[in-house]
Amino acid sequence: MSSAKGILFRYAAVLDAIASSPNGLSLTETMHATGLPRGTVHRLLASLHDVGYLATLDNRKIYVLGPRLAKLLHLGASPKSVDAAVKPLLDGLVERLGETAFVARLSGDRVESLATSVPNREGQAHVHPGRDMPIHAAASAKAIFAFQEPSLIERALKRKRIRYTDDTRVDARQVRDDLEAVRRKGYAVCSNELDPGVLSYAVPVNVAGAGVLYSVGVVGLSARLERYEEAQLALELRAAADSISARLSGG
Amino acid sequence: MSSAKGILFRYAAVLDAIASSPNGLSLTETMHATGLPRGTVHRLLASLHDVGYLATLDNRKIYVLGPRLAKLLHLGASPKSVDAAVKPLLDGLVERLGETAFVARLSGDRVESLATSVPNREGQAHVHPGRDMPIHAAASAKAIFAFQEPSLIERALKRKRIRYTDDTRVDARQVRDDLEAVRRKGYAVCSNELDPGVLSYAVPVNVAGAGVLYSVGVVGLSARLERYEEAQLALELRAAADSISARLSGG
DNA sequence: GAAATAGTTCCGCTTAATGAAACAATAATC
DNA sequence: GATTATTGTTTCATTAAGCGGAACTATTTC
Repeated sequence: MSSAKGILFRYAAVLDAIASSPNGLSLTETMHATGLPRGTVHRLLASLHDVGYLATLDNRKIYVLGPRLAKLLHLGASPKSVDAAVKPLLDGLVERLGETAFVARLSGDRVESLATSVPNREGQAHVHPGRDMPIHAAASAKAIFAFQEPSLIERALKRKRIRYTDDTRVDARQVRDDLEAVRRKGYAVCSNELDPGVLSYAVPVNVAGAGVLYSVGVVGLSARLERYEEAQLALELRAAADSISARLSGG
Repeated sequence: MSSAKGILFRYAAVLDAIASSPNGLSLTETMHATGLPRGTVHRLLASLHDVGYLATLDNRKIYVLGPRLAKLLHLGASPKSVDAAVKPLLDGLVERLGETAFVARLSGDRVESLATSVPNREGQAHVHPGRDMPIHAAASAKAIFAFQEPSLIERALKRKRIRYTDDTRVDARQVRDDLEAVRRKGYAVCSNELDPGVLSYAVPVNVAGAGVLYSVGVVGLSARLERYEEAQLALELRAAADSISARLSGG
């Protein structure tokens, strides 16, 4: 109504109108909801659609909130809330596998551990929440980076890569190969690359239309984790990932 | 980079940059992240802050995603994902109270039931997910509307109000009085107003900086639900509401 | 307290938003 | 299936607003 300041207020008004109508709005409905003239609404909707803040339902002219907004909020969400949302699932994994389970999230051009669940027999976790997971030596990071834009991967590769153990693969080409392998297999493995004697698996978590923003995995002493078949672990983790995806998106 | 289309692309770029930096960005950091000139970034940040899409951390000049974005997503989120997030909590309530528990959400100028959990001895729920909860005869709706802008309340009151039972209060003034009572007490009660012989309680759920968007409550046959003290139920529900709030926001 | 860095304001230039109106495409009605 | 009503798209002269370099102020650093 009182459209005094900038264009953003109009965009925001349109987004508000559409957000509060779960079934979407047509151009004319948006027009009535906002009180803006026809031509204007048409242009605003088109722009919002172009940047991905709106999507069209089916292929009709009905507009709903777009995937890019969801992505914004996932990336911006506080670790606490994500932790709360995935904790029960991680606990389930721990119970079934008897190993530490974790969820990591993409954060700019880094990946950080967000939540972990530790078997109670164990004193210390190998993955503390908040820890920065390096692209070249952490399954959690590989599972995420493998499905990012090449430009983002390259930005991540710009950073110094520490040789944590003798098995750490620091060469950029090797890392790119690893990511390719992850894409092919659908999950990532890190053996003795970050912490000595530690093995870890991770699978990507796809969020609605926003792509891969999280990963979920397990980590533990190689000697113990090796008792599982890779395929079996991958299956377990994939199920967990789907569940997380459903919980965080709107499956 | 390739800023060809409209201003929205720039706004979106700024939001992206800030979203992917969980600790927020200063003006100059945003400048570097987006490649935009100083004066421009200053203006963009100011506009985004004005509409509520950005907030300043503490009172420094560090920008993070603002509450209005969260509100957008909560209103736009699919019922499914919310259902998944609150289901365990509702189950807990059902277990403790032995009565049907539900969560409702504001949706435009209506309130709709989103998720329910039913005690297994019971065949049918009184509140089916998706059901439209009328402002004048449902505790779930009153708990939410009581804390909305007056203009929204008036819009909701524009709609026809059906007299479901002899106890249904259809007069607009009565409804406004009811809402005032809810604000005072902090919870809403509906006795025999929507479904005959049915009693229900609901408390508002506050989301981060976005206000009251949900309510959580219980519903059951008056004869049975009356065994509880109002104060006790209110306490139980309040605890549940706080828990939901924490789960959905980032408390 | 000097120097460097970060944030704000100014202002002429330019571009893009504006919205009424004409036009096109659907949907509704007879 | 022809007519009417409704909804979506395009156009265009007018106008407002975004633009960003540069000057300026506040803050931090040394």
